[in-house]
Order: sequence, then structure tokens, then C-alpha cells
Amino acid sequence: MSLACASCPVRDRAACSVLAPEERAALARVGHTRHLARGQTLFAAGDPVTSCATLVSGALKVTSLERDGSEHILALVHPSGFVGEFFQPFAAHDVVALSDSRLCVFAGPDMEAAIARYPALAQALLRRTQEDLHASRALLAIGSKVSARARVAAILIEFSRAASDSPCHPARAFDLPLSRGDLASFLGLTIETVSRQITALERDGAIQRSGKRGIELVDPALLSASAQ
Amino acid sequence: MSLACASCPVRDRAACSVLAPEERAALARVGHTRHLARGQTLFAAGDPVTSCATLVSGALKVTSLERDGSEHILALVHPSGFVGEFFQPFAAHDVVALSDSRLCVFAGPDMEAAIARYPALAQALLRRTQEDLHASRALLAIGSKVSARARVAAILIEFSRAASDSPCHPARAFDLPLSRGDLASFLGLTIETVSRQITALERDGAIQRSGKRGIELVDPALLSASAQ
DNA sequence: CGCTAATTTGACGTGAATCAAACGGTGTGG
DNA sequence: CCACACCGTTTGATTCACGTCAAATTAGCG
Repeated sequence: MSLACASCPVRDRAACSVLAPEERAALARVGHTRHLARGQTLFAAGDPVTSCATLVSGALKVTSLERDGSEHILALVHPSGFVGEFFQPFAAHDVVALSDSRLCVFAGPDMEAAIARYPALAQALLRRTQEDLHASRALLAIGSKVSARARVAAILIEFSRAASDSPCHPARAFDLPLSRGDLASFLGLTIETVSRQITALERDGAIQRSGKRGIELVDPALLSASAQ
Repeated sequence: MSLACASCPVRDRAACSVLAPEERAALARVGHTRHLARGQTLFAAGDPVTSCATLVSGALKVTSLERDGSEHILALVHPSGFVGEFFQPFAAHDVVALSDSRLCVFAGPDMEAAIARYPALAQALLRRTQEDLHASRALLAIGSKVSARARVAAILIEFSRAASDSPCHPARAFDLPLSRGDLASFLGLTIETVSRQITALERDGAIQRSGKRGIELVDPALLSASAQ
């Protein structure tokens, strides 16, 4: 199945956007689109790395499985994000679809050849990876907060930012892509504590729940203050 | 001051190691070495980004300052590590020397020109950044552990790995580069709790303290089990 | 030797984990 | 259409680990 870059929703933001039209067309010829249903695995930890991908729509989570069987989330991938390693033989983490997703997949050697041929592509991937690093560090900062209230508030703020298209203003209403269990393992808390904190934040008027997953920021300043 | 690549202790591991000798010599001519005393700041958050650097010896921390005045550590930089952003106008975080350090500093435009001229350099930096991303995610995994004991044990293991030159076998004895306060903010715990957990790990025979900062792994298996 | 800062240790209270149960939603079969 | 089971979430009661406050100890430095 060939790629339709012309109508791609992330054609201006993905790594490949730095290529000239004919270069991108050449890359598109060796790639293919793939659909993942919610819960489906793209890469499994330990598998040999054979491909990489740009996320076109949907959302992915990068997780690692501990010896004791618990899972925790290391990163979220949003549209235009890139997943895949180049310098390691085996995948270090699982990558799973959080919602139905569409990806642009390339075989590892094809992408490596493209990187060697188009220097701008390596730079674009460097940029993306530096952005991923920033995102990872932002999550790291959340973990250093002591109280459960602060952590939950901080992650809600983080999600509202991620849900927004414009990086300047966070989304006022959005859907939590994660279950309570995911949130809990992410924050180093228990499901019950997360649930109680969300309830408390709603009681205090900082947020409002709409449906199971919907969150609306009623008082962003109060939420922000709770995140201290 | 010119760079003496021939005697550089990280000449085989740093990003510049991928360059041909004459290319590296050309890069060296536009760079200079710099010494930092313990506690000195390399980059300050908010400052315009004008340079980048490879760490030759010593150790750095990347930290961010919260609104409430508390600091927390987002990353540690070890010799051969690279610090600096290319795609952002202002530094996002503080970078401070944990011990007396020697660096190889390049002006931003010089490095950008080198990246444009030598495609292998962009790839090497991409590799380094992906490694940084992995390290950041390893730290993120620590944060999701619930008990204080597990977090402290996990970070000791992490440091023993980082202190070792060979990635396969962790160092048996090493110096903790961080103060208790740094450890505490890193782990989302208090200074007292960190101190108590370290004392308890020593009492249980997992580790032994030597001097103020020295840690010896007496029973790595027990320590590893404590990290669950 | 005295000062200051960092670390350790102790006593105590609180907030989060744990255990347990109830409450929806959703799908399946009768 | 309803009954039922299943899963995720919420709520409650209890326990205990960690935070808080305070003091003792040690290290670092002029």
C-alpha cells in the first residue's frame, strides 16, 4: 500500500517534512501505512529491531515490564512522533496503541539508507529525539513531587498540553488517554489514590469530569497551584 | 587554547569519534577546552543557547528549578556525554558541575556548520541523544516504584552502572556523585527517608558505606531484590 | 579551635497503601 | 428485553510507611 503524503495530516510536522518533494516521494515508495487497533502491539521488548515508524493518527504508549509483572509507562507518542531505534539490535520497550492508530512504517535498512542519503533527515530525527528527551524530562520532574495531589495535578496539566495542537495554550477539555491503572503506575501511586485525588480535584472545582475519560479544566490556576 | 584530541580520554566514545582524523582536527581548531569547578554552572535555564560541549572528565547534572524554589535533577552527564540544544533559542535547564570537570566546548554556529558538513556527526549526535533518552526513561522507571526502599536501591544500582566504564558489569565500588538532598529530590522522597533507607540497606548487608560518599556493593543480588 | 553545613538518628502524626466492598458500564446469553 | 457476569472505577475502613519536627553527630573550612 503506497503512502499518500499529500493528504497526510502530519506532513508539515513529521521528520520527513524536511525532505524535498521528490525525496519524500522516494522515501514514501519504500514505506507503507499500517493500522493498529487499540491495545495492539507495534514493537515488543526483546524483539529484533527491523523497522521504525511515524505516527500519523491515534496515540501510542512506550512501556516496560518489570520483573514483578507490573508495567509502567515511559513515554506517550502523539501524531507526528517517531518510534524506533537505530543503534540497538533489540527493542528495549514495548510499544502499544492506546487508541486506534495509523502509522507510516519503514524497514530499518531503508530508513538508514535514507538517513545516509539525505543529511537533513538525520538532523530532523535528531531534533525529534531531543524533543522526546525534553518530554521525558518533563515527566521525570513530575516524579520528584512528593504529594499525590501534586503528581496527579501535574500530569493532568501535562496531558492538557499534549492534547493541544498549539504548544502555547493547553487544551481546556480533553480525553485522558490512560486508564486509572496506567496513571497510577506512571505516577508511582495506587489506583485508589489516583481515583481519590481526581475526585478531590473535581470537588475543589479545579476540574470537571465528563464521561469516563473526559476532563475539563474548570480552574487551570487552581490546578496549577495544586501541582506545586 | 587548542584541543589535544590525541590524548583525550574519551576520543573513542565521544560524538566526534566518528569523524576522520583530518575532520576532527578541523573541528578541534574551532573548539576550546574549559574547566569547571565543582558547583559551577555551565548553562543557566533561560539563557540564550550559544554553545554546546562534550564532557571529557568529571560529572554534570541537568536540573530544573521549580516555582516553589526546590530543585530537581533531570539527568546526569558522564564523560563522553554531550550537552547542548540545537533547535531551541533558550536553555531549558541548568547544567552544573557535580565535581571538577573538563569540557570540550564549541560555539553553536560552529557545531551546526560541522553537522552540515559532516553527515556522520549528525548521526553520532542522534545516537548519543537516543542513549540519553534511554537513560532518562530508566530514571523514569525508578520513579514509578512505590516504596522508598525500592527507589533508593534502584538508584544505587543505576549509579553503579553509570560509574562503570564497561556497560556489561556494574562497578562494585563507586562514589555517589550526589548529596542526600539531591538524591531525595531526584526520588521524590525526603532527605531523612533517603538517609534511613541507605542505613537500612547497610544494616541488611546489601551495601557498605566507605567515607561520606563511597558505596560498596556487598550483596548485589540482595540490593537488586530490594529494588523490586 | 570554633563556626557552619550536611548527615544521621529519634519521636510523632499524617497521608497514602492495603484490604474490602459497592457501583457503574458493556457484552453475552437466555 | 432482561438477567448475569465481567471489568474498570469509586468509595470506605484500617494499617503502616513516610513526612514532619527536633536534636545529636559528623564533616568541612577558615
